[in-house]
Amino acid sequence: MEGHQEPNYPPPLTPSSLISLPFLLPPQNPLFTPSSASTAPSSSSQLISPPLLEPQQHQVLPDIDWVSLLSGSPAAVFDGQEINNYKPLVENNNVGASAENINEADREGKGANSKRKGGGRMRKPASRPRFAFQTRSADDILDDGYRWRKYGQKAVKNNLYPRSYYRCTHHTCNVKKQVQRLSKDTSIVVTTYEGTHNHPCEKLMETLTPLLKQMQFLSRF
DNA sequence: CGGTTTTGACCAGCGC
DNA sequence: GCGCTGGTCAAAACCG
Repeated sequence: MEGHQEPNYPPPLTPSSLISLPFLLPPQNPLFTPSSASTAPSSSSQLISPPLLEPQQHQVLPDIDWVSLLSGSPAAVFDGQEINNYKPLVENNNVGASAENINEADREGKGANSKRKGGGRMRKPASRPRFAFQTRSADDILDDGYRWRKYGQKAVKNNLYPRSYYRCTHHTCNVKKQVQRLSKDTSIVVTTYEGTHNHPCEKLMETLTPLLKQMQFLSRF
């Protein structure tokens, strides 16, 4: 039903806001720090495949802010390396097709256009913003600043590693993501985001709040 | 004790 | 119609 539309929360990170806050660019940007920081003393994540960077895609990815950041920031670096040679995994917001792109082995013998709507007890909405990207990382979970709760794990065909399913823990937020390590190249983790956050990025707000307070204080003089 | 993870079961879509 | 597969649920276990 198209009656409801997910409110685009005042973006926690927008290209413009980040460009105006260069200190938040990677690797300082908390959105890009490897997750499970407790176990990862040295940052080992390397973004190797952000999603499409074309203007049209921005329209259907209203809240994938750090991606927008990358597209909008010529100075974007990660782990001290420039990010280039972007190779999007998913170029649409078609729910069914993108999952197929992740597990290319899955395409074998099934037909490239095989679309699998989400099984389970709840039908998915018609179409939600969805995209995937690859990171080269020892950590399965890339800390994007939001809090996620794992709700499932599934072995997928022709892949040594299981696919993990996460949901944003914010009460009103229905964003999900899937994380899967490639069996072909075990150093690569494929993350698929689905949906739009309707709340600010907690981690970013944590970072920004004291800074903003300080700026407010200083602006009084 | 509250939040998160694990894991087996369940369900729906698709191909044959 | 049946079997396979992926996505989700939910109870139990786990953890800080």
